[in-house]
Amino acid sequence: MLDESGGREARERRREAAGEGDGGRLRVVGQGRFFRLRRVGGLPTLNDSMSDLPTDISHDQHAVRRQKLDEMRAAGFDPFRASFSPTHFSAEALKLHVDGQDNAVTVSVAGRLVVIRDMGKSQFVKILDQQGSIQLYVKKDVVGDEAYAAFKKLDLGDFLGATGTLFKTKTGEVTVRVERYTLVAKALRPLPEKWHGLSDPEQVYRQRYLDLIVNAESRQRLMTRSRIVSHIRRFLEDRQFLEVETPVLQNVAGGAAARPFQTHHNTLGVDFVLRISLELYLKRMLVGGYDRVFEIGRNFRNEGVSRRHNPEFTMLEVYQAYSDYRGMMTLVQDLLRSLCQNVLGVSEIKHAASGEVIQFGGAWREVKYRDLIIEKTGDAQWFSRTKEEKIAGVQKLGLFADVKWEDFELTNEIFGKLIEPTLIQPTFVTHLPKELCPLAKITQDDPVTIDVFELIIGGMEIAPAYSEQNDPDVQRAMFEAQAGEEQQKIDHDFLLALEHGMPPAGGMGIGIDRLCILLTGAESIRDVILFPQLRPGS
RNA sequence: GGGUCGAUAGCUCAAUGGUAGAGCAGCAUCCUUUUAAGUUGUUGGUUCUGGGUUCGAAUCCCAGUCGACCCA
Repeated sequence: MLDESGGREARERRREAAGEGDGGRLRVVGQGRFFRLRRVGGLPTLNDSMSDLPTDISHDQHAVRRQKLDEMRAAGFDPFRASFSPTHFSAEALKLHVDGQDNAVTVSVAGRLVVIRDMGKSQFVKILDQQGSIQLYVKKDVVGDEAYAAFKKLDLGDFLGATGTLFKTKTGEVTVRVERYTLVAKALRPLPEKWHGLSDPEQVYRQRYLDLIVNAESRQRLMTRSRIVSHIRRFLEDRQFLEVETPVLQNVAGGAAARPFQTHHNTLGVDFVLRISLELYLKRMLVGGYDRVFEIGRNFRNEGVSRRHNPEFTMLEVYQAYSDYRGMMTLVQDLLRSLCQNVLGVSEIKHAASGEVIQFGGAWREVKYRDLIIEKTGDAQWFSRTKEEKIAGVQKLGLFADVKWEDFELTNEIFGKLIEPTLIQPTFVTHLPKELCPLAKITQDDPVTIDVFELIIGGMEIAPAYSEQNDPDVQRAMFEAQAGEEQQKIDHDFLLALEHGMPPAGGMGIGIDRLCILLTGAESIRDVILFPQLRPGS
């Protein structure tokens, strides 16, 4: 502390010696809500006590802003108690201007101050709102001396409301000629750099609000996500699907194979797990007579974090009675085309990683899992090979093969590592081995496969869909076979529901985060999740 | 969990064992149509943390924290 003060003192002395002394305190001058600051007083002598030393805070933006706030309050104006009613968002306001008719329309707009271009007795500034930014022109002789002086004290990041008429500047930008304005919130911390924005990934994720303020690309991408989710709801509601909400806290985490998060209910004195899928409760809705249901909700899987995985992620699951996996094909094609057209305004998108153009029009490729495997291994007899031969085959393709793996896992390693990443164009992979999912109907003329598809686009699983298993006895047998020694993980309540009768149905899950990666060209799941999971920071 | 890379001013980045700098932001100054506005001057550092090597460490070594990428 003493060293710091000493350093400050020494600096003041140096400045004084250089004839630049200006250590006077800031004092509020003037009355009313607008005020100005004027430097008064001179440098202290070295004999002044420490507590009387003026503290040079000019380098400390937080302190400077706090001081401005204190002075405003001392002058009788508290920005945090002020309010303002905008009449338009920025983009709406800009549309109101008619070429050649300057100052014909009056608007009130509000937002965060993000650009200041001060020209002495007038300034151009920009404020940012949900729709983007709009330029304000503030002239001393229009707003008056006091208000103008106060305007000069504003900082980047402050929120203000302004009222004025629209005109076009000589460089062609529609701008509000401000007649009056109000500061409605003070920003005590500075914004990141205006040109490069915020690029430290850690800060982008931890302080997403800063990223959204200064990085237009992030703002746009995450807004697109919001529109995608909104459009999905509208699309499904138009087809008479009902949105429902099912439990996140569950006794048994079913519907997928994944490690759940565990939690505890204090007053009930029982442990719960967080859901890993929506499936089993939505099917209970089919039993209950809701023929078309969907849920867009958060799932939680206690697994690794990567470019493609976040511990909590958003799934759409949709179930339609009297449909099947083929019905889901039509539904998902219509949905993705609708999203492209209505949200993105395009009919094709560029795959970020490969640069390939993904075509959503026309008939999508449909191919059997078995055929893809045979093609990749070059072995028509692959599925009748022994486990040892499969291990050798997997290794021959340059992959790791664990001797503990089952046959279908060895085969699926080839699919996951060597086939899936190459499927860039929308591809329905059908007739998956029945071991891969216990919740689908067995194919009638091929009892080793199931009536499902896996939709792959851009090398990513986007949507699995099934003809849902509704035979309670077959379902129980498949659960038991899958659970192996962990029979306690079987959801018996769900099986009880099935025994009451569930209509035949098609069901589908779409990973919303991955869909957003695909549709926005993001590189990582973290770029389409507002607050991705990170270790606690310091 | 393993490997590689990274962390320097509020932000974006320099400084390859020898006095830690720049741009933006801030502070002060001039400027009433600017577009990363411009002008003149200027403040600001726990170089992620803790050890070690060295006459001397942002820089080399060890450990840790956090992050990115790749792998499992």
